[in-house]
Amino acid sequence: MSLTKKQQLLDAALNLFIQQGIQATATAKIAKAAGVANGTLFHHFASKQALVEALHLNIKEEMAQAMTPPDPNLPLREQMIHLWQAAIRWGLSHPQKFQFLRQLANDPQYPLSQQHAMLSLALPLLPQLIKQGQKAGILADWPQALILNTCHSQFLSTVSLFTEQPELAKDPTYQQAAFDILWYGMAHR
Amino acid sequence: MSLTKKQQLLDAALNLFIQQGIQATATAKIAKAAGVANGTLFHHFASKQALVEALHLNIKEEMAQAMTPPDPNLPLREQMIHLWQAAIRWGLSHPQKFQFLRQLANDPQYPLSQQHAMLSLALPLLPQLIKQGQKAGILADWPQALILNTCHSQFLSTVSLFTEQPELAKDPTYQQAAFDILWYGMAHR
Amino acid sequence: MSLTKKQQLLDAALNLFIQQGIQATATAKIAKAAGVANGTLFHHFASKQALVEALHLNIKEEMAQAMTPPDPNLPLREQMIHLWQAAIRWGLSHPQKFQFLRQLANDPQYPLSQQHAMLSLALPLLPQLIKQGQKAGILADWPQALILNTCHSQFLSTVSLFTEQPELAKDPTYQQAAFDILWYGMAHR
Amino acid sequence: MSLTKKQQLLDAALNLFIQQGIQATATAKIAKAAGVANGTLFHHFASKQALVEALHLNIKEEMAQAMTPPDPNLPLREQMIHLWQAAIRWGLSHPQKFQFLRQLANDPQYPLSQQHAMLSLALPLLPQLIKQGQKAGILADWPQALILNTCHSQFLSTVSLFTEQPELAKDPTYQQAAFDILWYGMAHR
DNA sequence: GATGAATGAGCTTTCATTCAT
DNA sequence: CATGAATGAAAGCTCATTCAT
Repeated sequence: MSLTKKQQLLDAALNLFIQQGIQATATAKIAKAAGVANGTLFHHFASKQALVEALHLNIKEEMAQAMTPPDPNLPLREQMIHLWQAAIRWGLSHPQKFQFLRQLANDPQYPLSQQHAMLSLALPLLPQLIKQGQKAGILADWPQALILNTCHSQFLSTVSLFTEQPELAKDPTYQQAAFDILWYGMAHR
Repeated sequence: MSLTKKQQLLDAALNLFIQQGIQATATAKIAKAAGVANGTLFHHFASKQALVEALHLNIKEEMAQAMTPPDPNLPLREQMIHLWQAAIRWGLSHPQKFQFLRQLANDPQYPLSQQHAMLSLALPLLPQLIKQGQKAGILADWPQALILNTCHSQFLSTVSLFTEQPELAKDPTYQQAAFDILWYGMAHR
Repeated sequence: MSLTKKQQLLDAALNLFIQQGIQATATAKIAKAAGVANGTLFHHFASKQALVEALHLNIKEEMAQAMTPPDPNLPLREQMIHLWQAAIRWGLSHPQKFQFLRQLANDPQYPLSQQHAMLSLALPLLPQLIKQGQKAGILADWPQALILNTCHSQFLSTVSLFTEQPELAKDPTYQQAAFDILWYGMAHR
Repeated sequence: MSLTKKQQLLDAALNLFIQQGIQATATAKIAKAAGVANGTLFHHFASKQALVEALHLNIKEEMAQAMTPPDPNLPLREQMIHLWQAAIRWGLSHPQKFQFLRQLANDPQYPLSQQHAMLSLALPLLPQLIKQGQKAGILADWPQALILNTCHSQFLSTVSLFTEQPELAKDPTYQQAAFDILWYGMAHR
C-alpha cells in the first residue's frame, strides 16, 4: 500500500494546492482528502515543504518526458512548431499540474523556481534554436533574454487562455495563430 | 496622525507582501514594521483581507491615473506605442506595486482579480483600438481574446524582465523591440 | 447634553445587555448604539463595571419607588396582595429592566447581587408580614428562608411567564391564580 | 488515554464555568486546569461552543438517567413526591452540574435552552400527571403553563436554597415542606 | 465635556509536527 | 508502515481603556 498512499497524498495535495493555494492548504486536509491518517503524510514526506518539492519534481519530470525533441533535419520553423505544439498539448492535457507550476513560479516563498526554470524545462532546446535562427538571418537580432522571455510568456498565457476558454482550443486555427503571433513577432524583417 | 499611520501600514504591508507573500505575512509583523501597535492595524482595516483589498485598490487607482489616454488623431500604431510606453514606464518605476498586482492576479485566494482585470486596468482603451485596427485591415483578424491575451502577457513579462535586468531597460532599443515583437506579431500580413 | 448622553448610554447598554449578555456586549457597541463617541462612555463611567453598577442602581431605585407600601390596617392577605400586585405590575411594564435584574442575579461575575438582594428589594416588608402571619396562626410555621424563597421564586417565574405569554397576563384570573398558589401553599392548615 | 483527557477537559470546564461564568472562562485556562495543552481542547471539541454543548448534553443525559419513573399504580400525590424527591436528590448531589444548567438557562447567549427545557428534562412525566390530577378533581383547574411554571420554579429555588444552606437540607421536614407548599398551592379546594 | 485614534494584553482557533502504539 | 492523539507556537482579531486634541 505504500506507493499507493504516497501517490494518493500527492494527488490530493495537487488538487487542494491549486484550489486554495499552497500555504492555505493544511496538511491535515491533504491527509483527509487522501484518505490516510494525519501522521502518514509525515511518514512519506519529511515536511510539508518536502511534499511540495516532491510534487514539483514529479510534475517537472512528467512534463520533460512529454517534450519529445524535434527532428533536427527539419527547417527551423518546423522544429519550433514541434516544440510549441508538444508544450501546449501537455499544458492543456494537464491543467492542474500546469497551474501548479505557474503557482510555484509566482510564489515569493519558493523563489528558487523562477519563471525561467519552467521555460527551460518545457523548451530546453529553444536557446540553441534561437541562436541558429539568428545566425541564419531568420530571426531578428534582439537579445536572447528578450526573445526567450517572449516565448515563455506567450506559452504560459496561451495555455491559460485555452484552458479557461476550451472552445478556442478546439479550433486548430487558433492554436496556429498563437504560434504565428510569436513567430512573426520575432522573425527577421 | 491618522492618515500617517494608515499609510505607514499600507507601505509596510506592500513591502512585506512582495517579500514573503501575502499569507506568509503576519499582521503583527506588518504593524511592527509600520511602527504601530498590533491593534492599530485593525483600527484602520477591519481585517487582513480588508487591508489587502485597500492596498489593491490604492495601487489600481494610482496606476490608472498614470495611464494618460493617447491622442485619438494619431495613427493607430502611435496610439498603441503611447499606451505601451505609459504602462511599461509605470511598471518600471513602481516595481513593488507592479509585483503586488502580479501576485494577486496569480493567487488562488483572490480569484476575483483575474489576469484580465489587471490588463483592462492598465490598458482600458486597448480593446477598442484593436477592433479599429482589425476593421482598418492593419491588425490580423484573430479572436480578440487571443490578441488581448498576447498584449497582456507581453506587457507583464517585459516589465518583469526589465526589472530583473535593469541594464536591458536602459537601452531604448530594447524597449522598442519588446513593442515591435508584439506589433509585428499581431499585424496583418 | 451631558445628562442626555449619559442616559442614552444607559438606555443603549440595557438594550444590548439583555440581548447579548453583559460580557458579550463591547463598550464600543454601547457607545455606537447610544450615538456617542467611544471615549464618551468612559467620560461618564469610570469603567464598564461602573456602568453596569450604575444601571443596576438606577433600576433598583426605580423599582423601589414603584413598590408603594400597603395600608397596615388591612388584613394580612390584602397587604400581601397589594405587594404582589405592585411587584408583578412593575415587572410586566418594565420587562427589559426586570430581565436585567434577573441576569445580574444569576451571573457568577456579579456575586454581590444574590437572588435575595432582588427579593428584599421588591418586597422589603415581606419578612415582617410573614412573621406576623405566623404569629397569628395564618401562615404555616416553616423556616422564614423557605417561605421567602418560595415567594421570591414564584414572583420571578410569574413575571417571566406572563412576559413570554402576554395572553395569560391579560386574564386577571391568572394573575390572581398565581398569587393563590403561593398563598394556599404557605397558609396554615 | 483519549477519553481521559476529554473527560478532564469537561470536568475542568464545568468547574471554571460555574465559578467565573462561561464567557469569562478562557479556553487556555480550561486546558491548563485539565493539565493538557492548549490545542488538545480543540482536538476534542471543534470550538468552545461545542465544548459547552457537549458538557450540556452530558449533564442532561446524566440527570435524565437519575430520574426514575414513579410506579403508575400509586396515588397521584405519591407519584409526584417520587418525582420531586428524585429531582431534588439529583440537584443536591450534583450542585455544580445543577448550577451549570441554571446558568445556561439564563444565558442570553444560549437561548435555545429555555427554562422549560430544563423542567421537561427533569420532570418529563409531570404534564401528564397534572392533567390526570385536574381530571380527577385533585388539582386546581388553572392553565397548565401556570402550574408547570410554578413546579419548575419551586424545584429550582429549593435546590438552590438547600445547596446554599445545607443545614436546612438535612432536616427531612423541610424537604417535605418544600413539596407541601407546592402541593397545597396547586391542590383543588 | 466630547472625541476617536491608539494601545497591547488577551482571546479563540489553526496547524505543522511528534510519537507511543 | 500506519495511526491519530497530543502538542504549543503563532495566527487573526477583540476590546476595555487612555489621552491628545
